[in-house]
Amino acid sequence: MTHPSDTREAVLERFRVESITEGAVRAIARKGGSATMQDIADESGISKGTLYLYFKDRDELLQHVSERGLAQLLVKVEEIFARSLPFDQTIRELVLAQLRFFDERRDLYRVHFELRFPGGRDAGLCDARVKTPPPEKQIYLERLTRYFEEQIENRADAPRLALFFSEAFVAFLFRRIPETAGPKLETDAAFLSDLLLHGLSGRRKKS
Amino acid sequence: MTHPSDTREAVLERFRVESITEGAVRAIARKGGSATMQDIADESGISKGTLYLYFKDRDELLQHVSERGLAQLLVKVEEIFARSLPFDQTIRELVLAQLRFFDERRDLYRVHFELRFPGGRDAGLCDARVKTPPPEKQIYLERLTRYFEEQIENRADAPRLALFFSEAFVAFLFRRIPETAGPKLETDAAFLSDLLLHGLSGRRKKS
DNA sequence: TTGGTGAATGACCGCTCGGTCAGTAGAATG
DNA sequence: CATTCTACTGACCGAGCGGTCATTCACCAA
Repeated sequence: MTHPSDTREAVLERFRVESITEGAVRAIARKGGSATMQDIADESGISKGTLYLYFKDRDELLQHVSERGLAQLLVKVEEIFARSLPFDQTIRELVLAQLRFFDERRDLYRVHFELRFPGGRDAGLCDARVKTPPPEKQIYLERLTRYFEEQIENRADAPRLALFFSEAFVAFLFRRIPETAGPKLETDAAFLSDLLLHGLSGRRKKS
Repeated sequence: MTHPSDTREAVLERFRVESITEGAVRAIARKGGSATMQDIADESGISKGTLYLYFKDRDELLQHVSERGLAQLLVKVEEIFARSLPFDQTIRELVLAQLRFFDERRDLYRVHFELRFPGGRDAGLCDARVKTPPPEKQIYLERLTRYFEEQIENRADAPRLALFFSEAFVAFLFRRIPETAGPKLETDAAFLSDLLLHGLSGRRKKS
């Protein structure tokens, strides 16, 4: 009852933070990574100034949005692992989940992407671009790595595999944007899963 | 002798365009995709106004830079095809070439990337983001597609394969940035080639 | 030496955007 | 009802950007 996070103010605060975050997601979905603080305020139904009552600056807000998204993905991945399917099936499910997740929020990922490699006004000096990866992303990568370590012969390859797995599809997804009537997501997922599992060699011409 | 491209003015113009382009590449390498017109001017050793004598606006300049880069990559790829190596070897060479190419000019690719998915001030409306891909990129993709059509059983997969091939490594490369003492590029290339050629299945634990 | 030409310049403009803060409205209190 | 308190507002500010254009200046022919 007296727990600090149960006070009236804390509850209201969390509600506000949450609704701003959702507004930001919508704004980004509309305008892409260049969504303005004003855009986010409009979409959240509050005024720009209020944003700064709950977030120090634009960077902190976007960081929050990005991490929240990754946390959601992590949940889905954890569900898949919990099912203890055979390896091949697990990979297929992971690919599908990841593809679907990013497909639903391409623009969100764009933000995520831009946060890591600023290139924006905050890029500053040449090597100031080196940022520590956001903690949520770190956790996500570690989870994937752990699975691969269990399943793959050479443990040393696991981190690289996890990395490839978590990042490689993104560019592919971006490509889906212009194609209004592109291939179905499930088709792409099956294609990628096959490619990942069995490689190109099996697809050579018989000739 | 009287060929239009041989006149004194034309030669000078081409020289200027070339030196501006190189300046832009350097500026982008320093500041990332957010390099200012002033940055580019400084790096080119000329004044900002002069840029507009040779390029209509910022977009046209960056377009030029991007296309020039892709043209260079296309040359390298063409060289590999010309060697008529066996399939596996060709793939390995392609992966290595592409990885090396983008590794040397990550920031350049960043521009390329941002041009396709503006997200910047020019993003405008929600669906204004749909841009026709730059012609050079189109040519590059078509060339890859052609090769896969020749080599792969199912011709219909070729375009998707080309797409994956041309885009998937990029995210992977970006990840190399923070790791100052990361794995050698050749190691990554070998890893990716193996993964692409033979897939994950062969890497399962024997258990 | 001088006058003419056009390439190059950089101060300037309009505009956008992140961030601030004096002011307001409306609930809570007595 | 008067007073206090505070979450909220939006007009405002300064910085930084892309793009322009009157001016300057290097060069060359006469």
